[in-house]
Amino acid sequence: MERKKADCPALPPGWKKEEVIRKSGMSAGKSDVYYYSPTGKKFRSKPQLSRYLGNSVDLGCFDFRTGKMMPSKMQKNKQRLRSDNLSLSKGKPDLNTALPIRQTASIFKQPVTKVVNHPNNKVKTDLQRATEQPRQVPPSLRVCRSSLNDSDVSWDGVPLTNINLFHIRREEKPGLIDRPGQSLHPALLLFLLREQELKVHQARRSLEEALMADGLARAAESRRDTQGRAA
Amino acid sequence: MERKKADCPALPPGWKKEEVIRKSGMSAGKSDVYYYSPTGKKFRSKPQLSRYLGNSVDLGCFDFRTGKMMPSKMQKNKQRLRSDNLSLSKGKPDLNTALPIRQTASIFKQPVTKVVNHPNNKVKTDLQRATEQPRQVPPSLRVCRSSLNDSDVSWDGVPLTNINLFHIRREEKPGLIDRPGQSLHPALLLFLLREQELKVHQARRSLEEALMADGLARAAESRRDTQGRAA
DNA sequence: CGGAGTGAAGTT
DNA sequence: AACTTCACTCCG
Repeated sequence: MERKKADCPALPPGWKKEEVIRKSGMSAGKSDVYYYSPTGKKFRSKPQLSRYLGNSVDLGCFDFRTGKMMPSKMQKNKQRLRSDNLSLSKGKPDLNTALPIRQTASIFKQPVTKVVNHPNNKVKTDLQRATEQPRQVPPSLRVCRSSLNDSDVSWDGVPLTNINLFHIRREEKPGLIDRPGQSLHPALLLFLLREQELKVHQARRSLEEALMADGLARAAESRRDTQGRAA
Repeated sequence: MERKKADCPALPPGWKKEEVIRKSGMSAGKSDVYYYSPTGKKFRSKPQLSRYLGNSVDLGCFDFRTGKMMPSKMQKNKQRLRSDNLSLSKGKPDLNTALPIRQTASIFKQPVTKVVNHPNNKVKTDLQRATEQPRQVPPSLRVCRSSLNDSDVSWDGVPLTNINLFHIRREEKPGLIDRPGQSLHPALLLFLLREQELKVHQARRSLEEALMADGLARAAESRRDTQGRAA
């Protein structure tokens, strides 16, 4: 709800608090809280703040999100990070002799590039480079791309959006061949699918909010909604 | 301490299991178990996994922590008791999204009717009639209905489909008023949203299947799999 | 803004 | 009390 820096009474004079609402993505609607020291230094978390203030201020009861002291909120003493005798304490012996190795192996490079889009307009993309590589696209992996419209994603120079992933057919195991089928890169499919999921996710949260606002929470329930209950 | 992803025989091919030891905090030494679908999606609990796999796999006897089937562990149907408490007491409305459950039926009376659809045909866009109905629709609950086209859903005799739920706006708390806004029944929104979720769900599974068939599951992983281990 | 890592409420 | 599930923090 907050959008600008405000004084924070729980902290020494001169400290400001700011709350920024996230606008998109899975966490749309959630917010981030920041603090600013009198000199303008920005703090993004309680540990960071605590580190800076040192012993001069006890943040034990300080609630970072609200910016207020919460007497109820006692600090729990954390176990120190001991990676030493953990495996000994109980349970199974540690057979795993893990020697870290680096297997920088992304099988495909980065065939898909997300292009930040203005809320409502088209963006030019160049995925070509990523895709130039000789076809690694399995011929059997196909998808119907019917609704091709606005573009904020492109592949191989071709704008691709609103590709109707939902027309993917699961008929034959060996592959997805859709009539007007067109071969697409697996990574692209994943990307588009993820976008859809995001949208659904957001829609769901919007709906929740709306129902709450209208006091219709109960209306949404699929159960016996009338079980006489006296106040 | 296990730290690497391993195949999980109890699940369909391509699924991986990972166990991660907590290294700090109060719960240091405890471990978390994660599963990864063939496309790389991460699962953090049995309910989440179950929701995703739907009816295709019976997780009744599946022990999430060990990753094995435990015959002894008879399934005690504890299907969603939690949502009851939550929605009634204080939380958000229960837009219960669980897939395995067939609850397409009567959220309200029967405001929504599913109709088998032709893959592609157009429908005349007149929602008005549906909207003139005696108002149970809260004036604040609105949604932009832009892309109204093919119809495989009807409401009160009026074909409704592809209503763009995703244009729901979350700007003001009091309600969702979209410019070209048109009031819709909450139950309808819920229904449509659920359909979208289902489609995404199906699409993802199709994709997984296809990728597996092509032996490209790993190629699909977009995350930095830069960390590995020695043998 | 994402997501691994942790806290803590809810379950058994 | 211990475990499971999920929300949240914190930092890249």
